Amino acid sequence: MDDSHPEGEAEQGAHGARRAQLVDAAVDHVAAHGIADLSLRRLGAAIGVSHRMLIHYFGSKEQLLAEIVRTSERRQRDVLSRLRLEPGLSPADVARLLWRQLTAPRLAGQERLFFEICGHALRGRPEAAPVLEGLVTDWLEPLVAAEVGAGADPAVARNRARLGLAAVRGLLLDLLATGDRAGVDAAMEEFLRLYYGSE
Amino acid sequence: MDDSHPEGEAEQGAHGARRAQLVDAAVDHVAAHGIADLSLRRLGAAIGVSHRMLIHYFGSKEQLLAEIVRTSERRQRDVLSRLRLEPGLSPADVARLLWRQLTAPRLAGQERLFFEICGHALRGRPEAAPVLEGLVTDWLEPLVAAEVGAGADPAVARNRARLGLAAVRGLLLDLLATGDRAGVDAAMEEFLRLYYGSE
DNA sequence: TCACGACTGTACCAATCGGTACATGGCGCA
DNA sequence: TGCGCCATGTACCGATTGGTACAGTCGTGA
Repeated sequence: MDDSHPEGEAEQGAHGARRAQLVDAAVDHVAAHGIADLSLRRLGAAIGVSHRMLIHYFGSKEQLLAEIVRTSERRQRDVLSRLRLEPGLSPADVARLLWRQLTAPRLAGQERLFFEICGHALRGRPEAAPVLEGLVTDWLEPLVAAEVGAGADPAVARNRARLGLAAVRGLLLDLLATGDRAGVDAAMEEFLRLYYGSE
Repeated sequence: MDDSHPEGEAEQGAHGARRAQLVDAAVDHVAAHGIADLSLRRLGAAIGVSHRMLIHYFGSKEQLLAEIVRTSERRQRDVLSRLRLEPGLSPADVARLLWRQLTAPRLAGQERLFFEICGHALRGRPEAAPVLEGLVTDWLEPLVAAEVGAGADPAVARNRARLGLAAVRGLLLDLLATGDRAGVDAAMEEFLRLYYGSE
């Protein structure tokens, strides 16, 4: 036996730092090349370590995958939290801003990874399954809060938020599949008109 | 060398029949167990043939996968074509009918497979890539036709159709992830109200 | 009856996989 | 200096993979 790591949850010292650096590189690689046929050897070769080291730092492939999924989820959420909300913006403007952030070409790999992980999670793959929990609810809360804050009925607000989330994801899948940015943007504008009134 | 098959595209005789039967069983199995970690041996054991036979009838795993994807696509489209459209139905009623068909529990495996295949296709997997071509356009045509037939401006109809398709897919993903049928149905009703007017 | 072609199973191959054992090298500390 | 700990690499293991070679079975037509 080898590789004993008595550390608990708390990341600490050089070990945790190297671990974080590896998982970051791993997410980059996975966002670019997919997670389906990932092998420890190829990943290691791509990010400059031996597959032995990946086992060393993460225990097993499955734990590494779980870490990758978690980090990818966190990155996705960061897109929302990095929104600069200047005062005086209408809800439609905020939505437009978020949409432009989500569809930035730089994030295409990450969004593809999102749908890929969804596919695995829907099959019950244990490393991706936790995603299902927050896939909807985690995003619903801020959206519902925004709607209610604007004076909407809470019950209706929940339905509207759920619909908005679904439309964004559906159009995002459309964009990734077709690459027709103009067409998808036009559909999004149509949605905003229906959603926020015919401004 | 073995297994020479001079037949062209046309399926014929017992060979084509057995082939079709095998691919049908394969799609059933894949809809139930996923396509990601499919192996010829396990698939063969599940549907009662040796993996040798699968290679014999399909040439390679990739060609079998391509056939599975094609058949799954065809089944998906059949859902739409089997819609019984009685006269006197409002567009919203037709949409509701289609939604209820798509979300029938019996089709859950097939819908999960749809998202799984999307994930693979977005990564450029050759057996799934052709899906991307028709993922949007194939569904847009009938929807646009319906909208225009109802007297809408063609340009606007295209945007509306694209939006409707996206909303359906986003809510379908929501339903598969959360299983919250009541919540998703309510969001769909909200969408129909926005889409077809506040009837 | 015999030969031939289609169908199918068994045994096998090289490649690749995740994971492990062991050796090596560098660092801090006594 | 020498001891021990951590990090890293190399070599290996058993399992599984897609694919192939070969042999056997069966029906059919001459």
